[in-house]
This record gives sequence, structure tokens and C-alpha cells, in this order.
Amino acid sequence: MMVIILRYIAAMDTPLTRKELTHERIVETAARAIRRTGFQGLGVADIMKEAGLTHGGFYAHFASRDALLCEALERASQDAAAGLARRIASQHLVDASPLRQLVEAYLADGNLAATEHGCPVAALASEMPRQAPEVREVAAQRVRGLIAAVARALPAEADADSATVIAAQLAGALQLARALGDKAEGRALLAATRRALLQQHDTVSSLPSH
Amino acid sequence: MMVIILRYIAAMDTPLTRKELTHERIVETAARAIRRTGFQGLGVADIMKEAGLTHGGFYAHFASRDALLCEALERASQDAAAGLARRIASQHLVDASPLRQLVEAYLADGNLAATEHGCPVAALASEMPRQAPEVREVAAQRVRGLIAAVARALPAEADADSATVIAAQLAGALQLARALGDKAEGRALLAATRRALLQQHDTVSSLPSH
DNA sequence: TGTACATCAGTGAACGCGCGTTCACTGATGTAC
DNA sequence: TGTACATCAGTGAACGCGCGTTCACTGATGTAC
Repeated sequence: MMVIILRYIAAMDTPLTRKELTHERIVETAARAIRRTGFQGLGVADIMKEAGLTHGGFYAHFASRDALLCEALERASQDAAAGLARRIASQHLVDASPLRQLVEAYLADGNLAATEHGCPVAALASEMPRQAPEVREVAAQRVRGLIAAVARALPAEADADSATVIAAQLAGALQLARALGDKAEGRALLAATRRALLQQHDTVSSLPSH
Repeated sequence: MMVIILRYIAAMDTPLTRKELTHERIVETAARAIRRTGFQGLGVADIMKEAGLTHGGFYAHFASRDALLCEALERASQDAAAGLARRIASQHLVDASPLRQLVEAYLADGNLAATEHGCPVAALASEMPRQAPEVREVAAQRVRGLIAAVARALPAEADADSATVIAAQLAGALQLARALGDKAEGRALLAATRRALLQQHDTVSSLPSH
């Protein structure tokens, strides 16, 4: 949080220094890698190499590997949100209801293979409870962020449970579909979930308000 | 598959040999550990030690670490199914509808901390796509098994999508709740999902059949 | 029933390798005059 | 504008450690006579 505030302050008056640019590059690389390989699969030397550096410089940028995991996870969330927005714009969903936009974009077939650019909660959920306390806290925050994003896409009169339940449904469906593979089986699971979520929504919307 | 068939044949006429008993003990230990530590966190030496053996003997029992992962994953499924049945019997759910039994048992608060004894799909879903082909195949089979278990708990006239969608909802909710922690927040997520699933069910059941 | 021997399950040392982390150093950047 | 020097980002060798896997060996089990 402090880090983010400081970054904003810095961004207001000065351009990024060389070191800050490098730092950004490492975090950006790690934000992709963490979703591709999982928390446990992410190696310090690998990331530095992928960012065009040698591993020795790592600890000038991060206090520990876990500190990188935290920053990478936050960055991954921002990436994923931007990716959803891009998908909505490019899939003729601009005029759809906010929930439909979210469901169609989050559960798009294209996300099956694009784990590296997708939602970090779907990419990492089952590993989250096994992380160090500092990483767990950031991970929990990302889950809350997903629920909040769903809440924003729901009509104001929606049931208080709805956002939570739909978030679990979205992340769960994408994970199971990926486990089944990027072929007919996985795609069918995604399609079934899209249908179910949108039908539920229509049913609820068309009911008289209580 | 072949292994399973052979095991059944052996079970029919002879008791297990000493080696088979040891093998069972290793698999049983690994079935717990894999859910506790994840695929990547499971170490050959650790498992052997936990089973009261030295690591050198491992390759007399398994062709590779991945071969153990496969056996452990299948065993974990059996454990979890037995655990659900036990929970249903002990939670006064015997007279409830099959779906209610499943939902209340799968999403019981007690499962939040008991990852080691719970559903392997919830414990491992996001790691599944990163495994070796042989492990991925077993993992996909476990996802299909979860969906089939849900299908068995649904009334015969249920929509074809329902089992798939509910399976994703169950696994997703348990994962997100665990990521939020075994406190009020995680429990609230589970409770919300239980309510939503059972209410949906009642709504659908009370509709005139089409 | 008792001895001699073959089989076999499990031991423990060793292998090459990659991990996270540290640190003395280098060479580029940027400031002072 | 040009030189001298301090700062600092990134390098690469090294550390201790634990990993998956191999293998020569040991001691217990069980069979043959």
C-alpha cells in the first residue's frame, strides 16, 4: 500500500529513474510468469533472465522472493482487469449489460489457453493458502477484488450474496475448464457456465422486486 | 487402470504382501500430503520419511515422482468421497435430498481447514494444468469424477448443464473461502454459496417440468 | 523340525543439478567545479 | 563546455541446501531339502 502511494507521488513530478524502470520490467515479467508457472514454479533466476538481467541484481530490487510474489500478484490483477476491458471492447459487448459483459469476457474460450494473461485468482487459487503470510494477505485481497468487480457489474438491487457466489462460479469454472483441457470438453464447461449465469441473471432481473 | 484391475485380482485370492502393504502406506501418506502441499510441494524424501521409510527405496515402488502423483491423486479422490459420506452420516443429513447432502457436506465449515482430507479438485485445481501429461490426464479424470458425483445427486430431470455448473461452483467456493482464511470471511463465503445452491435447487424443483 | 541358501524389501551414500541469497567488483551515470 | 570524482545499477562467482534419481549393499523373509 505504502509502495503504491509512493509510486503515485513519484509519478506526479518526475519520470521513472533507470532503476524504477528496471523494477517495473521485472514485476511485469513476474506478473506473467506467476500465472504461467504458479507461485512455487516462479524462480528468481528465471525471472531476471526473462527480464534481460542477471540474477545477482535481484536483491537490490526486492527484499526477498516473497516480496516479488506480492508485487507480481498485484500487477497481475491490474493486467487482468485491463485484459477484460479490452476483450469487452473487441467482442461487441459494449452495449450488453455489465454482468453479461463480465461473464462473456471472463469465461471467453480464448482465456482457456491464456492463463498467463488472465485472472490471477483463477490461475493461483488453490496455491494461495500455502503461501507465506505476506503473500496470503495480498492473495486474499485479490479475491476480495474479484468479488468487488462482480458486485460492480450487478444491478444495485441484487442480493448481497450474489457477488460472492458468482465470483466463485467464474473462478471455479475457468479452473475446471483448464483442467479438462483447451478442447471440446473445456469449452463445453465454459459454455454451460455462461448459459447458467446469464439465465439466472435474467430470471432474477425479471422477477418483481421484493 | 491396469494397476487397479491387477490390484482387484490380487485382492480376491491373496492378502497383500509386505511390499504391497508398504506401497499402500506410501500412497496413503502421499494422498494426504499432495492436498496439503500441492503437486509441486510434494517431495519424494519427505513422503518416504512420513511413511517411516528411507528415500532410497522409493524407486522400487514407483517409476518416478510423477507416477506417485498419479496414484496419490486417485487415492485422494477415494478418501474424499469416503469423507463426504462420513460427514453426511454424522451431520443429520441422512434424510435430506441428495443435493442438499452433497452441498452441506462439501461446503461444511469444517472443510476449510481440512484441506488434507478434502476434495483434491478443490485442493489442486489451479496446479493441474501445469503437470506432466500423465498427471494431467488423471487430474482431468478427477474433475470428471466430481461432475459425475454432482450429477448423481441431481434429480433425473435436471438440466444437462447443471452438474457441470454446480461442480464448478462447489470447487470454486471452497477455494476462494480457503484463500480468504478460516475465519468469518471464509465461512461467510461458504454459507452464501450453500444458500444460493439450495435456493436455486428449490426454485428449479418447484417449477413445472417442461 | 532344522539347516542352507536364494530371494527380495529396504538402507544409506552418492550423483548432478538448480534453488534463494550474498557479496566484492565493474562500468556507466550524473554531479561539482 | 570540459574534466574529476562520487554514486549507483547491474554483474558473476560463490555459499549452503535440498531436490529427484541411482546403486551397491544389508539383513530379513521364505523356500528347498
